[in-house]
Amino acid sequence: MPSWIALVDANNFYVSCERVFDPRLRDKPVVVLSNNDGCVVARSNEVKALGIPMGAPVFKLRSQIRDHSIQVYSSNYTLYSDLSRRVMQTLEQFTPDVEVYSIDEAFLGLSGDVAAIAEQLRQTVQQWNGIPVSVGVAPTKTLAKVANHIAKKSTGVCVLDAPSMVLADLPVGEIWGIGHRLSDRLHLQGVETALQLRDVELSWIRQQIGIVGVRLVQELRGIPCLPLELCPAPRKSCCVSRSFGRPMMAIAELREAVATYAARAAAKVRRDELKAGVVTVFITTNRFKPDEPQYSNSAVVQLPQPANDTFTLVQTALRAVEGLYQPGYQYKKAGVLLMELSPASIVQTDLFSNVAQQEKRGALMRTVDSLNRQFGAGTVFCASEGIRKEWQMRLGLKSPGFTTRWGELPVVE
DNA sequence: TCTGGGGTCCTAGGACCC
DNA sequence: TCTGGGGTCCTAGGACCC
Repeated sequence: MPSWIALVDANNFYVSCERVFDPRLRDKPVVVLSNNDGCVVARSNEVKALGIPMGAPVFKLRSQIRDHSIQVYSSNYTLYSDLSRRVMQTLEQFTPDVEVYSIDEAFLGLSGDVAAIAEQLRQTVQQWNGIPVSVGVAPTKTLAKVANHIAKKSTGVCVLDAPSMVLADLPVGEIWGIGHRLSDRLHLQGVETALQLRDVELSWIRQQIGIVGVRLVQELRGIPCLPLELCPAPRKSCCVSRSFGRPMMAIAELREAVATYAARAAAKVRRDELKAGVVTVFITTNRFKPDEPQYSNSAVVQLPQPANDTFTLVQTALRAVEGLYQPGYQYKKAGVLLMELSPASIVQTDLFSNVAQQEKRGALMRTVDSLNRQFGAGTVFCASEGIRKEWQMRLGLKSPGFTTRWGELPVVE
């Protein structure tokens, strides 16, 4: 009967992943950049010590990168996802009650000698996967987050059973679920610490920030309101969007990008055994350049029947982008959203549907997916996605696909 | 500060119905 | 011209998370 919740959170996860396959990076300052090499999304402790904040735009850091020999990497999500999966499998050795919360975090239900178990978890993940993690244990998820915060700053493990002193030292804005807007509002009302928030009247918080606030306060009091989600609800939407490596003016390039994103989204929903009922496409200019003419627009298309095959979704998205396109603008970003997702197993037909053709197409998609899984993404694709993709985002500093591409396996000499 | 992509949940307000 | 109450559904926008 688990009565404790542990939050296992990897330390500097993306940086730690890079270090697994390049031990020379240990003890050196390392950052990993966002898509398009725009800003910093992961920092090693050495970089944090230099005072470089999360989200810092990389072009502003040129001199610091040079002066401190910071090692800079583009995001290698294929690598990070693969290592994440392995870490989660390790956690499942300890308990079946694992909620994978994000790529680098999981909530676990625990009971018994939780301090000992937490320490064992930490050591095992380090040993089996080479990833350092911190473990925070408490009666609720919100308090487990707080405990993890402390664990990260100390020995890597923290069990929090009487948290008053800790909460008194915690600024309200650092609580999980309080962003900068709510933080500002609470400050205006004189609530500055987590302890003060814990001890407010429920009716007051209900009126201030609604039901979400009530749950949060209860969680701080040790009363669980956010249960472990052991069977995650199927997702409701799927979005693939990217900024381009450079602005684009021509419809031809925009078509390639949108086709690429639609194909990628289609593969994602097929992997999750879902189909989409609605396709939304959006395009936009660079809103950070207010001097340039701005245009952004989106189109929503209801499909006659839910679909997940690349051809249907790419064709739909292409028709949509042709309707949206206005010449004369410098486009910077586009995206494809698949919505009204439903289980692929439910087959809906109407008078005009060609069941035999749908089945053939399903078989073709399974083959395409299996080839792309085996030989790497992009092995088989639609011609409309383009071949050279000169508009593609910059990822100039990406490490190899150490664990997912045969040609990029690490070589021990 | 202007920097990425991908999600979720909640609320308010409008349209519409009886 | 003003006057009631109650309900549902949908959408847009706000807020948060990693």
